[in-house]
Amino acid sequence: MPVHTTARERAREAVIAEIKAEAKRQLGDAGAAGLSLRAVARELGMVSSAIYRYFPSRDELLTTLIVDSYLDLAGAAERALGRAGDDPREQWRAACRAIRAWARKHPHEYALLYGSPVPGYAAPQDTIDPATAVYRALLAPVRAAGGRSSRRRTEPLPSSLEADGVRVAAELELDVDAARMVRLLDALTGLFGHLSFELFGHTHGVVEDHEAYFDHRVERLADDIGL
Amino acid sequence: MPVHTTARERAREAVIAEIKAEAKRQLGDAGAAGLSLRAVARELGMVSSAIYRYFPSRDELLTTLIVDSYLDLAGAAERALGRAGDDPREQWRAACRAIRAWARKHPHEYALLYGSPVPGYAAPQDTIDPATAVYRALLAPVRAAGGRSSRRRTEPLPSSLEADGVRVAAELELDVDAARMVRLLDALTGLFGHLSFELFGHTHGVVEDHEAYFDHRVERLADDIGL
DNA sequence: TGTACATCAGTGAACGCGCGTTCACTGATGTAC
DNA sequence: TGTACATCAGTGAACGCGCGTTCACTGATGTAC
Repeated sequence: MPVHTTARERAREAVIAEIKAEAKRQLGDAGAAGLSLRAVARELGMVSSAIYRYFPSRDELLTTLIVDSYLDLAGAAERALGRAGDDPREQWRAACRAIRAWARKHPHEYALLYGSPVPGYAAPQDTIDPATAVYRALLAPVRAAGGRSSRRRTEPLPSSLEADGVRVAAELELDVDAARMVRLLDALTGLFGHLSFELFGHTHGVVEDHEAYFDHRVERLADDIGL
Repeated sequence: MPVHTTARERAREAVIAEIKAEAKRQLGDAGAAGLSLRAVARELGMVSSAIYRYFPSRDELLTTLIVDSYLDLAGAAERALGRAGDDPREQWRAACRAIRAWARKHPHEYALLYGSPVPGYAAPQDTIDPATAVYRALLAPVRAAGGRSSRRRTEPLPSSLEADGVRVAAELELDVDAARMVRLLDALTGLFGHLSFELFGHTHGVVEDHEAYFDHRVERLADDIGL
């Protein structure tokens, strides 16, 4: 049982990386539903069956791409947070802008994560933690703000929603009450809704200056979540 | 040039309706990207080439489905408005709930309209008006509210965003200033972002009572747009 | 250090299936006289 | 009312292409003695 890295292992890692990179590139050609192992192999100069040495099936490759993309996105947000200093609101801005920058740079991966579900593909449990990592990064400024964040009047919630809010806050280790947690969720769906509209072309011909609109929205969302 | 409806014409309309219905049904099998004329024909007991008597290409069929679905959705919202009485806030609730009900009843059509763009398919101009009809219906309560709607303090906007807001308000024939128009757009992306998260499974395991959360969100959005 | 053996990446053919679109055709429906 | 002709829905074969996955195989790399 060797602990060192053999040439074969390094070659294997390199090929896996090539397959993932080419597959991501091809997401733009036919979308996630049309992702083709044969096309990936062809482009890499391999025979199609060779892919099976690296991924047992097309669905496994898709899962890997999804997990990879979530982690990449979460990483981009985290790095932005790290550069943003101590002000929670400034951190929020930085995380939001990093997410938009990533989405615009990788629109097909964004669609893979936040667009239509792939028909016939059921995302396995393994994708949940990476997906949550993105939310954790986005909400880190709230954790950083702690007691400093402004406490607004708290509207009463229906009991089922109150329960949901309490549970989610606990899962994300956020010291907020249910009403505030629900507002945080609102901000997340608002942010991704905004980005999806921009990236999927629904604001085409409606908004000209997408950047200005996004920045404005980020401020409004910061207000909403009391940063 | 006959003005009456011949049996042949009626049969033609019926077959077109069958093709559309079957195609919508099949959106769930393989998604919009995988929509197959052959599969539709097969299911209808026709030979695949027969479809070409009705639609000149797969893309034309897709466009028809998109236009149809937008109009169906806008119609659902409009009917809900008609039943909702005079109170603008009540109208807003009714329109939002009608949109959610439609989306949950037709998740694959929802994904077609608001999910990932179909690779290789460019939506033609014909889809713009039907898409706008949905926004018009949703914002009708704002038009109905007119001067009665609460005027909040108006934050200053960057000039490019100000211009966008003014133009969109004019296009939608809404008597609101740019800042308010931007808030209305925020509400739209918030609403559809919320629905996309629910329908695409991102709140799975996060929110239990989706209906309670949606209703709560609709009230918050109504507050945001001053209804 | 050298050799036998195990591991594993990659090959190439095959299975059984799918697709959009074109084209010459048959036969029924509709129109004009 | 009857007949000739035009229109058009639907057929069936074909073109040229794609796909995921399996399997027996070759040959290079790595391991254990």
